[in-house]
Amino acid sequence: MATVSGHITLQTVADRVGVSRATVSNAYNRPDQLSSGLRERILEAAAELGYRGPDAAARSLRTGQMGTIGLLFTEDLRFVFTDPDTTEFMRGVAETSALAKTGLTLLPVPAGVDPADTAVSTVAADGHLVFSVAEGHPALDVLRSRGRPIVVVDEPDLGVTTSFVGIDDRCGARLAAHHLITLGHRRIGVLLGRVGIEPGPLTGPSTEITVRVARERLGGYRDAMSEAGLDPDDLVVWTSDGNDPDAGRAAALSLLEHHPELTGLVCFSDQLAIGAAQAAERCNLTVPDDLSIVGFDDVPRAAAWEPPLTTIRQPLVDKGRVAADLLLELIGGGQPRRIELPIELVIRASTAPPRA
Amino acid sequence: MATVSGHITLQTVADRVGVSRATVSNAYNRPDQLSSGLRERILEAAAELGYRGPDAAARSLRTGQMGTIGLLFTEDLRFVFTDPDTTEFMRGVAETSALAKTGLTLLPVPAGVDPADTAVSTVAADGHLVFSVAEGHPALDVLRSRGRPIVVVDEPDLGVTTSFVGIDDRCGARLAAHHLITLGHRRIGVLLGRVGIEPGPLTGPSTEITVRVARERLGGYRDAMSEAGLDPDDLVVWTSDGNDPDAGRAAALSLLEHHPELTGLVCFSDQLAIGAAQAAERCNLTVPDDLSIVGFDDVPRAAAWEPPLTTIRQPLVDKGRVAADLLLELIGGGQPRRIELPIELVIRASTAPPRA
DNA sequence: AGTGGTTACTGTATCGATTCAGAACCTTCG
DNA sequence: CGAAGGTTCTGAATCGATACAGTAACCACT
Repeated sequence: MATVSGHITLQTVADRVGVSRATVSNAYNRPDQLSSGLRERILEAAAELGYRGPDAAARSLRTGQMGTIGLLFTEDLRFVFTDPDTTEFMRGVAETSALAKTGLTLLPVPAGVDPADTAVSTVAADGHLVFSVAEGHPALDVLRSRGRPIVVVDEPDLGVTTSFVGIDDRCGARLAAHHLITLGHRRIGVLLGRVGIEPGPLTGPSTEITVRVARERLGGYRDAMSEAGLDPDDLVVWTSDGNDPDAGRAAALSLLEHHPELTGLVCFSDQLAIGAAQAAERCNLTVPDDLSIVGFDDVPRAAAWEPPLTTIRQPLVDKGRVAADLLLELIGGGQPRRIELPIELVIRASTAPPRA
Repeated sequence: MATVSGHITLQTVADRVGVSRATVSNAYNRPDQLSSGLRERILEAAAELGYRGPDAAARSLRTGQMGTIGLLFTEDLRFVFTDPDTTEFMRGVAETSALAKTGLTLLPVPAGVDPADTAVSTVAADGHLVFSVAEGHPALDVLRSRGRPIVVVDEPDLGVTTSFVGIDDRCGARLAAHHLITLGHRRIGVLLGRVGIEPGPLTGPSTEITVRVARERLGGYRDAMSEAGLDPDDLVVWTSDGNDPDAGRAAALSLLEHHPELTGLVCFSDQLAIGAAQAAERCNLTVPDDLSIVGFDDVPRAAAWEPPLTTIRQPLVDKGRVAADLLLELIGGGQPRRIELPIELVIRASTAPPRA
């Protein structure tokens, strides 16, 4: 009544070998707890019986460990695997999680879908990574209610109960604008990504922007103007409908059409900068002679672009690694912490002094 | 002795409200099994007590459902999130799995790492997707030993116990080569991806290739030659070190240098074709006048490339959707099946008759 | 009043493993 | 020879929820 059919469990194997269930468990999880001879006999019997190893769910229940970390995305799925910023980040996360022998569960919450109807609310994970989710997104509440450790990347600010990894976005933006100003540019445009409001010219106050990173960066661009004794309100701010080059090109086209006087453009990302470069070409503007462009991120494509993009480098792969490390730390019982990664202005060929 | 500290479980809530544990469970999982008044009272009490909802591990143990599907990758992590073929496929998988409310767990097995030291051997999943894994990879044995449903994408052939989705690679390749031959090309090169052997000219017999898809496609290219009354051995076959444009460019450079007589090139993927186009430019060859290039896949970039790439379209997103559907079917107790997706020759501007 | 049919809830067996305090046995040493 | 110390293995409690058969109450209808 044990070597019977159906499900083969630890007990089945134990009965077959004539040892206790605990010993079989040890054979799998603590080889040092039994003689190697017995261990071999057990493993052999298990193989004969077709035992598939300890059941994952039962183990999780008993140990309280799922062996998996969740990754919350609210962007359209299309971007998760398309956006180079995201994929770079993912690489870092995947590397670390592979090293730690944990699985990595994707938790996409498409726009307009109730997070409660999503894997977010049910999936088993030891902790979660929140990647660049806009403030106040409903999935955040669902996630927090699950009571597991959380690490936030970039945004939103979830307070001291969660760990955080990001960069000094304001400083990065300031560096970018400062670079243009130093080159002599005075008529500067700003191309932001999706910020939670209508794409096009930004008319209202910047506090309307629900994306913290965008708010910070805009603040940084303005800081640079003020510091140079210029009026921050002279910045022409346009927002795009996404973070891909196509959206960037569309927004930049509209921007350049309305403001042909601009000689410099700071962009929210390299993706948008590439789109802007395409738009410039379409307008018969040469980069950098007619228009200087600064990106953000320093994705691989930035260096490969023609002309190579001046940009603000942020360590995206490291961001992923650090985020995963922070989460593993929390899962292990550590305290939440905040980490700010270094950034750097990388000067390439897409910027030059304005034409005299 | 129930409303006590520590862990709050179904029982805690049940005691507080004065109902049985089963009723609380129903409040969460079968709202139709109790009056809405009671249900509300239960949910309220749960909120008060800070109950986080049914424990995922316990539920999994009881129901036997993990609510998650695993995705096995053996490619370098770098490619998982970078290669457009892969990301397109992932989009399809993610869409379907989101619809089915299942999580999606990535199981990367980096080269040189013992799969047994990986999440593959422990993670809880209802079934697994195997994406383009080379035949005989050790992770496959680990995965099979777990005894859960498996769906194989593209390769390897794991027999009738698993479902399979792929395309007729041989036919696709034949179409590509046939197109060039019809245009009048006679000196044709083949640029394969990583095939398990040294990059560079392929000298040995094609049976040395451990990647089934590459073997099939090479067979298809040769078929087209034979059918046209040409000698398949006239094909100049080169292999590259990866599936990115850079690897393609390097391989194509070497190929064109050794074989300047070529007028047409069929490539294993659009990624490689793009690399080959760059190589052609470097060699001062105009595409398609000096060199016709055919890709494979029809990723978005193929149409956007200058000149737009002639290629063999395969429905990558659908592949992901179908793979996930097949897996859900197996998990639901269905029988394994094989599905072959349609392919199509897409003629664009990268091919033309050879210069007279 | 009796019958049959719903609705609303309860009791309990069960999922499959891990863990830890000890039992049993074997060495070793004073 | 007996105590101390090490190994090797066992027994039983436990993790938290679900599912199913069953009870109780209530309603409607002849």
